[in-house]
Amino acid sequence: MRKSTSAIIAEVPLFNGLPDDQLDKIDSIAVPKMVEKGSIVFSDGETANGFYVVADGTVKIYKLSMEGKEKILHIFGPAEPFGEVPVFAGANFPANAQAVTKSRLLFFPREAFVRLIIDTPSLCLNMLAVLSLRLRQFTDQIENLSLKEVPARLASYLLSLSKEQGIEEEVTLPISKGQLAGLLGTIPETLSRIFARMAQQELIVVTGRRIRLMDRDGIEALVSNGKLLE
Amino acid sequence: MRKSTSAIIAEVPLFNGLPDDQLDKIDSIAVPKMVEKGSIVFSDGETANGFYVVADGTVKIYKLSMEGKEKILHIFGPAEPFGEVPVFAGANFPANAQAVTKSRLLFFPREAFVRLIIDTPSLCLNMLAVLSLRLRQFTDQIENLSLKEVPARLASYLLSLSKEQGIEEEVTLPISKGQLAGLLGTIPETLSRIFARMAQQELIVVTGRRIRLMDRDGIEALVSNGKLLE
DNA sequence: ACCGTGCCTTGACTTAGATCAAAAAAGGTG
DNA sequence: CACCTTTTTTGATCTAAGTCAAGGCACGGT
Repeated sequence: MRKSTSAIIAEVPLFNGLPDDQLDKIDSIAVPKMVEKGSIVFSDGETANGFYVVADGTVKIYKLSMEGKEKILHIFGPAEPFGEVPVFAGANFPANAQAVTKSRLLFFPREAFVRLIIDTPSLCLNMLAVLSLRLRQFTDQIENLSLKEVPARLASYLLSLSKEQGIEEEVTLPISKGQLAGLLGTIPETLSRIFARMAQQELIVVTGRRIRLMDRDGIEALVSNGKLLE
Repeated sequence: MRKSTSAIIAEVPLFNGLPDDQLDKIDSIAVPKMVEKGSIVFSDGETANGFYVVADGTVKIYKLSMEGKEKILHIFGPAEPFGEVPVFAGANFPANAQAVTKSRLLFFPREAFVRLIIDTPSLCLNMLAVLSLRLRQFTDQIENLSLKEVPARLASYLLSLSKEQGIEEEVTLPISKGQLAGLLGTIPETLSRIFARMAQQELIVVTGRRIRLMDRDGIEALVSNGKLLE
């Protein structure tokens, strides 16, 4: 049974703590939109006139190099907003967005949303919190990309997944390994080799998208010292 | 002649368009702070109870690797705010801040500032714009780090400097070449070699911190196709 | 002018990871 | 279940950039 628009809105952290009448207003400006797997939600540089919230499904935000290599910036799932940057600064999207699976989105037109924010201080603070959190994540990504090598990035990703999924011993990749390579700033071949090496060192056991964390301490050590034996 | 606190506040883009009485309130919560060259303003992970605005001088925001390598995230000059993230999400600073030169800062205590934001919608929108702009810059940095190689990053930095300084033919590096290496996500040796190659290809002429842009089209081509001949 | 300390450059070498090519698994569909 | 597509793995090779080690340069202080 599919949730109603208003039921989804009530679950979005961005709208947490708002009085019911404000939630109703938000509901009234939301425009539902279904997108098929693989369809482009928006493209880098395109003029934006609003932002989105994922109701169902998964959306990836990414940049493309000249040669077509893909760097994934975010993977967003239910209740997560995306594409908010051009609502507040600049007029165009800073990256591409594509549906990873068939998804239901809510679109919030810029003008109406800004009006709403202006007379809802707590919505404004929520939005500031969302953007601040993103900045934190980006700070980590930049740190990982320029200060750590791929094994450490993968290890740190696995640990964050395990935290997020609330399971100590095993995690399930939410995306394909090819996509994961793009998220970690590398390519599938390299990622595959590193999975193999981590398995050989008995840090993990890989079964498709299931990763069993055999040696949590070892994985943590890998995050900090970065060295993975051959 | 040194500007007064209130004169500085009036020039900060974050406070643009605010009525005078609001500017006075901002002035009243600002705490001036002098820092010597090289002194640490805050450290990664430290609990934050407010953010800063540069009044005079230059401050760098950076991350350190285990081995001591430094990745600079931002270089901030007069009228630019920094350290705002923990005001709105999380409790601690996500990176380090150090004065590059002797600097005068204004400190804004979190609680008082949040109160101010709550009843000043346009201040809130300004802050949203600041954070959104940062996200845009970080998006570019991530793109550069994972999708482009060092020559393209340097070329794109030089072009952005020329735009910022409003001079077509020549730019002046605002930081040492060693620091620039940290900003571009590389090391001084590599940066030095690439400067040499760009000079040899007659794209630029380097004289200390002065870089003369001899072949703007060539530099732009380097940004997009990334290839720099030996 | 001299000398040091920090900054920058150059050279020889090593290495992580990308590229190219192809085989092997895994999945979905009729 | 056989077929076709997509994903993943493996192997061989290449290259951008990091490391290590010296020199050279330049600026500020005595």
